[in-house]
Order: sequence, then structure tokens, then C-alpha cells
Amino acid sequence: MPFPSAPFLDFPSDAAATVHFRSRSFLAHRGERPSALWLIEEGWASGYKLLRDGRRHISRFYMPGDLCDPSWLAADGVDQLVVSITPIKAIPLDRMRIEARLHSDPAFSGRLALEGFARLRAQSEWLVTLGCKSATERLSQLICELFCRLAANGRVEDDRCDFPLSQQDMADFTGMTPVHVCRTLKELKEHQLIELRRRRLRILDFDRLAKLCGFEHAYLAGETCQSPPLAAAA
Amino acid sequence: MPFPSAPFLDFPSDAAATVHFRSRSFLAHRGERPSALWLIEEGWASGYKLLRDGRRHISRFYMPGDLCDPSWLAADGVDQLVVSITPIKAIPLDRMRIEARLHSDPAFSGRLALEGFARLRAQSEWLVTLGCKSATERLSQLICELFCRLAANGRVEDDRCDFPLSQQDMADFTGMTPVHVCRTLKELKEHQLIELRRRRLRILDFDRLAKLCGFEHAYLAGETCQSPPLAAAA
DNA sequence: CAAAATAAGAAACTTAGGTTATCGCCTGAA
DNA sequence: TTCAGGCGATAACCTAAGTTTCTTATTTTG
Repeated sequence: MPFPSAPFLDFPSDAAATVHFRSRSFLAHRGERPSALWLIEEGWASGYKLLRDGRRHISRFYMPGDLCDPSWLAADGVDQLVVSITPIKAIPLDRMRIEARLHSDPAFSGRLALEGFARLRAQSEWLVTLGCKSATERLSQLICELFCRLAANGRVEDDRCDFPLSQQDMADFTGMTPVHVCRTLKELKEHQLIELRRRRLRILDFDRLAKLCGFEHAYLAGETCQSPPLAAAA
Repeated sequence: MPFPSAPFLDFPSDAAATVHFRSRSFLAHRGERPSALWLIEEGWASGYKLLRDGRRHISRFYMPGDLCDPSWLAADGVDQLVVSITPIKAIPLDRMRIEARLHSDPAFSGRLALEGFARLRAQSEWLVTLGCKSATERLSQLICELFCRLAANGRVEDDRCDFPLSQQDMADFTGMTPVHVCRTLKELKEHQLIELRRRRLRILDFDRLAKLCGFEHAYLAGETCQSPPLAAAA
């Protein structure tokens, strides 16, 4: 099966042990060495850092099918706060067992390394976006990316999907202010590119939206777990 | 020995095979599957992406002691252009041999995976910086980071080091314009924080500079090869 | 060594996006 | 059923950083 970058999918886990989190609860704290990584089944979360003066930057959104988070295996544990945006259902993958296998199963750890490199690549795409694109481009890119990730998990129907982010969340991810996110969304709506109301998103013209921000589907490849293997893991 | 994150240091390489690049030559092209990764012995390079309209974003500077670049092992090869800023001396590490070992030696691939996660972490620090810090903070952070990486390799003497970046290079990394880099450098000089002339940098007050941008040494940990193991590899 | 290219400095002007503030609408708790 | 707090919309105003242009230093190279 063609899922070379989802090294956890054949990892033993206990589906019966599904864990529920409510909205705005912490999946991880900075510095922690979590006992489990989470395979997200349902719900969204954000991983962010806070600066001393209160500024916040979200560097990743987690959604169904995502593994949260392989980089917790790194030496000093978690380097970000992870908080649920909606209620969440997740399957725990025991960290100790992963680490044991990491040191004994070269196929497993090799795939895990490649997964890390793929993630590095997706993240460096956002480095470019934050570094040199306009507010309109950044916001469009976020919408394109989230929409594609949802589509890859069969969570888009008829160009519509759930979209539980507040304008503040989008602002903290794209490096904008909520006011400017509001202005920019209005502009995207006026240009008949999207509809967004009551936490539901509809893409009216994906191609034009993608062209507007130079979105390339490719950088997501190998980054997202797809629907079938999620089922297999559970 | 405490170098958990430099998985290539015990990798066999042929020091006699040292390769020289002149300034402004390509170490890698996008999409390529390079035959070797480079352990940089001498000189600086930048890894960047170009947008269609000519905008450029540098997402990483390579300098002595760095491995350029483990992420080339990922499925689709190189995703960035890498160009030397100065003449470069580098030791080639054969990619095929690395890949073979990646699939057979769990200790090796495990360490490589962790190296990838550490790099992910360092990069997400820049995501935060580009996402929500001011021009002054971004430029100070770049200077702090490069200075620390050089210091870790014994390339700082008496608070002074080589600094071969043009203002355009710094601009393309920090998401500023060269004109604004010039203004901001002038300001840092006027505040007695740095001296910078003729490609030589002197840090006058590291602590104040680090405080100005919220620089945390920690995020570099495990990311840079240190001087002794470099020698060991060669 | 001179010519040519490249980089840096500086001033004047413009603009994208930040700031502050107000208002109305949902939503969820009591 | 109401009331409070969060969220979204909008407007007026402000500022950090971009743009353009020109001049002066450095490198590079022929």
C-alpha cells in the first residue's frame, strides 16, 4: 500500500482505549515527556508558542488523521503547547514502545526519519510563505492547505468542510491581526473564491484560489495520514 | 561521547576526497537526487526557494561543521537550491551508502530521525520569529544564531568572526528589504550592540542583543556539529 | 591598474497592515 | 429566558516597513 510516510500505521494500538478531550484542553505542555503520542481520529488542535509579552504563534494545526506529534520523540520532549480547538477523539500510541522499536527496527526508524524530513519540507514551505508573501496569499494558502488535508481524509463533501478556526487562530498562524484576517476574508468572499460562515467553509473556485497564493499540492505529500490506513491502525 | 544528534560523524568518508566549490556555485538543484551529502569544512552557503515572480526566501545558511543536507534523503530529493556564498571545502558522504545503512542499522537511523526532529524544532523557532517578531528582532536573532553556531565551532575570536552575508542575503532570510536591513543594522550599530564592516562582525554586547530578540540558545542544541567530531569524521 | 560590477548608505515618499474602538450577533451557562 | 462573554464586522486612524532614486564605497575581473 502506498503510504511510505506514515510509519505509525502498523504500530500496535488499542482502539478500545480511545481518549476524549474537550475543547480548549491541553494535549501537551512544553518540556513534558508525554507517555503517548496521539493519532487524532476526530477534532482539531493547534500547536503554538507564546512569547514573554503574550504574542502567540501557531506553527501547526492538527486534524483527523494526523499524528500528534512525532517530534515529541526528540531529546527534550515537547517544545510547544498543544491545545484542542474542538472536542477530540484520539488513539494513544505508547511512547516507550515507539522508542524501543525506534532502536531495534531499522525499517521503522528509517521510515520515521523520512517522515521527519517530509515534515521539515512542509514546514519550510511555510517559512517561505511567512517570509515573503502578502496577507492575502498567506491566508489563501492556509485555506488551500487545510482543505487539501481534509480532502485527503475524506472530510470534504461537495466542496464543503468543517472549519472550526476562529479569526484569531488564523491570525496567529499566518502572522496577521484578527482585524486584517477579517478584511482579507471579506475580500476572498467578494471575489467569489470562498464562503465561510458558522465554522463551515465552502471553496467556490479552488484553482483560482490556489493560483492566487502559488499553492503547490506537492509539499503536503507524505505528510498526512490517509483515511484507509487510519482505519487499519485502529 | 555527547554528540547524540550528529549521526554522520561515525560515517566512513574519504577526507582525501575533499571537494572545492567556488563562490556562487550550486551545491544542489531542486528535484535532484544528489549522489553525496556534504560535510562542510570551510565556507558558507544558502539554501533557498524562488517564487515565480522572482521573490526569494533563504530558509537556511550552511556553515563549517554543518551537514548539507540530511533532508536530501527524503523521497523526492532536494527541494531547494543550495548556492555557495563563499568558496567552500566539503567532504562528500555517499548517499547510497547512507541509505543502505539507514535501512539496516537501527541505531544509525534512529539517531538520524532524532536529528531530523531537532532540525524541525530549530526551524519552527524561525517560523515563530518570522510570524510575529519585528524587523529589529528578526535581524538580531539571525546575528545571535549565526554567532552562536560559529562559536560552537571555534570560529569566534575575541568576539569577532567572519560574516560573509550581504544585506540582500540577510533580507532574504529575515523577510525584509535590503534597504530596511541597512537601516536596522545602522540602528544596532548606533546602540553599541554590534560592529559590522567588510564582512567582519564583532558583537559588542551579546547579552543585550540576545535579550532584545528573545534569543534562546537552547533551540540550537543538537543541531550543530561541534568541532572535535568534525575532525573525527575526516 | 582601470573599468565594471556589486554592495552599502541615505533621503523622500508610499503603502500594507497594525491599532483602537464600537456595535451587533450568536452561544452557552444559570 | 436572559444575560455575559466571545466572536465577527466595520470604520478611522497610525506606523513599520516597502519603494524608488541617487550617491558613494568596495570588490572583482579583464
